[in-house]
Amino acid sequence: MKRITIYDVAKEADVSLATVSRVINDSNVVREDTRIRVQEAIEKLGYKPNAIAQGLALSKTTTISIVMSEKLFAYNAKILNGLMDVAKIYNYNIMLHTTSKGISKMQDVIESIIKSRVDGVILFNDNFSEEELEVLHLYQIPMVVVGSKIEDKKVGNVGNVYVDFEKLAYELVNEYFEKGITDISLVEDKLNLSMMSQLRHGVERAFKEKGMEFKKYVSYDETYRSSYDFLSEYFKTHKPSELVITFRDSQAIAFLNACNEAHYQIPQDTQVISILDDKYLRMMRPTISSFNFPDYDMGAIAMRLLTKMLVNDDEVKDNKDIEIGYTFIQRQTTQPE
Amino acid sequence: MKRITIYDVAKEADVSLATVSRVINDSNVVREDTRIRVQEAIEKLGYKPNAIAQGLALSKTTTISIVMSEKLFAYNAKILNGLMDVAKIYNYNIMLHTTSKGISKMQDVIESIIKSRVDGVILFNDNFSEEELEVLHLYQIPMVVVGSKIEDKKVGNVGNVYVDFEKLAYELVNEYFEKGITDISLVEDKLNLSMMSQLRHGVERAFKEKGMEFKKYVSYDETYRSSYDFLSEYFKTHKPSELVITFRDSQAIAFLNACNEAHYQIPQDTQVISILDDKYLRMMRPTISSFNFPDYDMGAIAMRLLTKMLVNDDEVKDNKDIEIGYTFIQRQTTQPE
DNA sequence: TTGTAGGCGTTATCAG
DNA sequence: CTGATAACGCCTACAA
Repeated sequence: MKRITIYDVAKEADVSLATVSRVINDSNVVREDTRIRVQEAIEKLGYKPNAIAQGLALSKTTTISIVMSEKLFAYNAKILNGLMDVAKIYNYNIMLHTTSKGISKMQDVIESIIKSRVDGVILFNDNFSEEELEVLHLYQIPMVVVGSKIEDKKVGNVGNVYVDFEKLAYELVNEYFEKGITDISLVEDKLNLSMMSQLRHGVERAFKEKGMEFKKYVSYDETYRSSYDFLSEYFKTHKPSELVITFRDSQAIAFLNACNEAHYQIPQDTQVISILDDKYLRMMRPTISSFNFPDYDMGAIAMRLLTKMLVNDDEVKDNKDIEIGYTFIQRQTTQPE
Repeated sequence: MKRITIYDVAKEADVSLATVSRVINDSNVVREDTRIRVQEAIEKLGYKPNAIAQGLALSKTTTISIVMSEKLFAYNAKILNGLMDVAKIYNYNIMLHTTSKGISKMQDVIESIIKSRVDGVILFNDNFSEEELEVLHLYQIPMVVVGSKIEDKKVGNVGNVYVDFEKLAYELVNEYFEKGITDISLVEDKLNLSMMSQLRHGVERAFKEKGMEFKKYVSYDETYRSSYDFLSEYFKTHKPSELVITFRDSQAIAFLNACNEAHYQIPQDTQVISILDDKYLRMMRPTISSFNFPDYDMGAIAMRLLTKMLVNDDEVKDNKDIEIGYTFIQRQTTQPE
């Protein structure tokens, strides 16, 4: 089947291609009967406008790039759902780019984004540097960063939809200070060092204000298996902290299992909080306390912001930083009020 | 910054645009010194070829569409990783399309795929009908279906990289028959009904061959919470089957927790297997038996197959069906040999 | 080895 | 309301 074009339709309907173009684009200056004639020709031939040609003619691709690190795919599924749904509503196509250590560096991704002439970019705040943002900005590509706060915002004109992890950690630690608990550990998650660093800063700030120094930033290998092994060994000679804060479910679970085997009682001997929520936390025994973020909404809001920037940047000029709230979910690994 | 084009580069390097095009595309018929001159002009101006224009000129977009249902995002992360990595190697861009009940129907997705003039499509076998495949085929878009077997392959020229779930279920059930266990339940997973139906057929075939009828196809609401509630209630009046097969981790975990609360011993009173593996199965106590599939490889193989089809379809003409193996992983919820 | 010109499929601007 | 025609940015014979 020969690729059929606007010319074929024009010939079939016995009009010029300009008229066909008009009915495709819902231009209302076309007479009803010729519109129908054209529609029928389109139907008959199975014509579908070539988005590439449209893109070239309009200098607008109606596609948006999403960039995220490959490892975080499973975790960011809901944010992605939010992004996709809103993109769909506004009729944008999505180009997906992943970064991973070995295969694709951020630089290559940026290269292909620029070449693709996408209308805008959504970046997950986990894998790029300010310099890379600047390149995108140089090519005037509207972008919004989703997830956490952009630390050191040099580049203008970039949206940011984020959870303030620094504040979250700060407030959380202070609450425990009030309960008289100061032996607190924060477990590193290597998958998202930018969020980790913000959490760490929050904890440090809280300690500092009380005239103490925060020393228990714990870092070990990223897999569940090795976390578990490490902790099992560790507990032979050490006691767990009074409060252990992890970023992800798997780390909290590793801690739980290791405690169980070492016969530490939760939440009596030690309390655990996973910052990020996940359905598995509810399935564990004991169920694990965490924070609830509106992931899906975060994605939806980010995409909506971007679409607004694309349509009329001035309108959102001063509203490009949107903070997302969160709530603590008390489950069985922490002492209730 | 004005969008700079191939003309700008040509002028800067004092050559014709044809020459610039040649150095961009590594045509080897260009003299070394002019190549260098052009390269420098490209550098200096920060020129990036417009992929849209290239696509139009070549009738080739070097992008591939991936279609999957929104709900399965988190679960298919590894397959997606495999797909993305290989796509990257062959320099294909990825367009991501998701289907979800409310917002985007498969039909719309197909529409936008055709308009985008992508070079090929990867479909997860979970959300389309044969008719929809036919539309794609009508527009001559090469495609490969990944995940499970295409049941009733009417359309030609489509690749299929799959796990044979029918066989898996059949063999699994037969093994338990040999151990004298015939009280077997299969728990439905609504997220992927096509795979469920294949599993079911396998179980039914095994039963039928022994002159029995399979009656315990269990179906309840899809969330963990409701599974758990259902089972807790159920166990007040019923005993669990000797063997319970679930598709996903969360269903197995729900069963585990409900058994625990009803004081049924695993694997003495009842054994559990989750077909799909997931790291959480290892974190549970007891750890849950499952099957191991090379997810990442499946994605990688599927994408490689598609790229081959794009380059030279004849070469792979008779090798478009690729079955992926699996192995059983014995953990604590089943009796060892 | 390099340049010229036609074509890829649409949209938009002008006339009519 | 409709029809030519010039972009849009690049590739590729064909010529030089």
